[in-house]
Amino acid sequence: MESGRLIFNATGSGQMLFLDCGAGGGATGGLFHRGGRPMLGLEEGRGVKRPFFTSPDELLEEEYYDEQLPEKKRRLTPEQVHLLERSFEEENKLEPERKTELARKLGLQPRQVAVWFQNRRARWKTKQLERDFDRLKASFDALRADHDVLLQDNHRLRSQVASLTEKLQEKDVTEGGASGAADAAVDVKASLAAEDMEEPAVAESAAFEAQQVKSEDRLSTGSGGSAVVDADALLCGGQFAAVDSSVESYFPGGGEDHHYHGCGMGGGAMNHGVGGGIQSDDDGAGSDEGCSYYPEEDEAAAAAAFFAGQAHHHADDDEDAAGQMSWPWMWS
DNA sequence: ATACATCCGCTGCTTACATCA
DNA sequence: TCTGATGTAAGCAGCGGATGT
Repeated sequence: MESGRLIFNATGSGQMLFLDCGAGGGATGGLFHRGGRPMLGLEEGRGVKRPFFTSPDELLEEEYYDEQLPEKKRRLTPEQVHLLERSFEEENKLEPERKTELARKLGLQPRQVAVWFQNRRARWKTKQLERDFDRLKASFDALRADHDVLLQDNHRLRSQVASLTEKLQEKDVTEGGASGAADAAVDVKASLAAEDMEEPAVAESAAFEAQQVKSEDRLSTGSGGSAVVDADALLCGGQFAAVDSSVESYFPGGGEDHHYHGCGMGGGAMNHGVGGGIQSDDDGAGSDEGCSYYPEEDEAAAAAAFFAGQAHHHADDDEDAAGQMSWPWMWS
């Protein structure tokens, strides 16, 4: 609560009455919305209009704080924002001493500095989530494309097997006898071996398919299996290594505090459990560009879990829907 | 040592104002 | 000039940690 001002719920519906008891002489009042902004400013009658911002010297006069009235919101000047941004880059947390010092330098109230830092952290977090999402989406798209290629390989190889099997049967009918069949089997094996030599991806494809079958089995059984495809399956072929593990990310993990490297967000743990909390290490410098909010060690798993949800969603029509992947907001 | 109350700062959400296309 | 979108300052509730009793 700001000093010298009493605010109370006057209507019971979120509107608040304020009564300014400042030293400037004479209480003033007004009607607030829930948000605290004045709806009916009665202070106009005072006849004295002060600028919302003033010089640091003026702010050092303690009584000035008390005289502050709920004026219209004013934007911070570019210079003030610049200094606040620089300070934020150095350290995104605000110790009381630093807050006071910044307020003095900027000609703001300490409360304004604190609010600016709170809002700035929230903006940073939002941007970080957007960046993380874009990055994960790109990784997923790449993985999906690789998957499609493997499916095509799989289809091609299946048709080859069918063709060779047909040949084998023809040969068996034509020549008759066990020895002929054995020779034909050798031919098929040789053909497949030659194919393997040409395209090493075949073995990989087979492994992928096996994994896929495993996953689908588990998805279809319900009991005992995870509701999502496990990370191993998604990580097949090291695809998710493509999720740049060198970049920070925002996924909260397991309720633990995590570090967010290289974000220019100096140390100091958030003491709030909700939303994970921002914590940084000491090597941070510069802007928060390219940084993420979730810890390296959790990122691949988080990405896997996130997109596994989609894999699960599409497990039934996986092949038919190849190339038509949708996103969670499309599932409804 | 433990329980409780209080203070303080934080996050998340929200609102109203400022600005711009 | 009006309007809708967007960004921002600041309010509130609720939570958790620190501190005093």
